[in-house]
Amino acid sequence: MTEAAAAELPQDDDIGELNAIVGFHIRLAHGACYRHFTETFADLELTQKQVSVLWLVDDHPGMSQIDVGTRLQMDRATTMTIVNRLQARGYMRREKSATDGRKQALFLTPEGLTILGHAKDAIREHEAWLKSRFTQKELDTLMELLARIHD
Amino acid sequence: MTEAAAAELPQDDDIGELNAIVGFHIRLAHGACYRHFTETFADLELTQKQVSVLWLVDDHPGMSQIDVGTRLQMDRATTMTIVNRLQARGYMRREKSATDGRKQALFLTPEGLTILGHAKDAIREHEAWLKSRFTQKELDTLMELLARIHD
DNA sequence: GTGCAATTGTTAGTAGAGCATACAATCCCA
DNA sequence: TGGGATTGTATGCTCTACTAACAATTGCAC
Repeated sequence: MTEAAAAELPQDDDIGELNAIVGFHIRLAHGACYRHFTETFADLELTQKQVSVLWLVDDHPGMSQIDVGTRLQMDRATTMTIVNRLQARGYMRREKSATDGRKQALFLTPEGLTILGHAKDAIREHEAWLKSRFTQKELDTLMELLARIHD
Repeated sequence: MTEAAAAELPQDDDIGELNAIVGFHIRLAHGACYRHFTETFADLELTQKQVSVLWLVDDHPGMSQIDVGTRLQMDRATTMTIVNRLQARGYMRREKSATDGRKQALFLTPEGLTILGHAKDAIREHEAWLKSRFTQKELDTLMELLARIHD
């Protein structure tokens, strides 16, 4: 079969050598996850990052922006824009840290707590979609392997 | 320890319940990959998507944009912007398909072939960084599990 | 064969995420 | 006490992704 003929008879999943690239599979998996997440959260109008920040600040009231960024692997500027957005929507407030004047202590507002509750429901749904294709043992393996990449 | 005290004594990797969320680990792993990729490709000024498209079109000369998008899981509009960029930089050309007037056949220019060669070198470096933390068996497992998410 | 629906490419607009840079306030340590 | 480091902030840029609308083309139903 000539190359031209091959181009005329495509198989949707034929990505050739790219299939052997680990990073490529990580990117595709992330994309699939991202799309499903966005659908699941369409009503709440929250992104993955926004939920992560709400969740983390709820777990650690009063934490600083730099802390949030470090734990979620974002730089200061990116963290800023996310906190700004959450604050503008009334889900979060900043308060000058009592112990370190450079820091802003972050807290959820009551509205933030409410939306986080809804978000956790949606997360459960999203995670169920993701987990449905794995056994618990496979999930443990997957998370352990992924952790080696981002740690 | 009070919550306030906890906030004052943060452990960088303490992300609480978030740690149990599969999607969260996928996102962090993707982010780590993305950052290393960007560093590795700083000289070439190519993104993951751009390299994927170059690679795919080199494998399948004359393929259509919709095909590229389908295989890389991008919509038409996103594919457009990436092809536009690659074409503007002289790495790719469009040609009206002989068999379907709606389609554009995509081809690499000689410059595109050259840069793809450099890109593949950089990919090898990037993949080596990624693979260094796994055995071959673990890599096979990881790719198989990731494929279940994006297929 | 003709007409209508689907496909493909294109354009324009919006939004989020990420990064670099610069600056001010604050903190910490020598 | 002074200088370097840390933290937050502001600005601007790029890339990715999505929607909606439109035109050209194709292919199927009739």
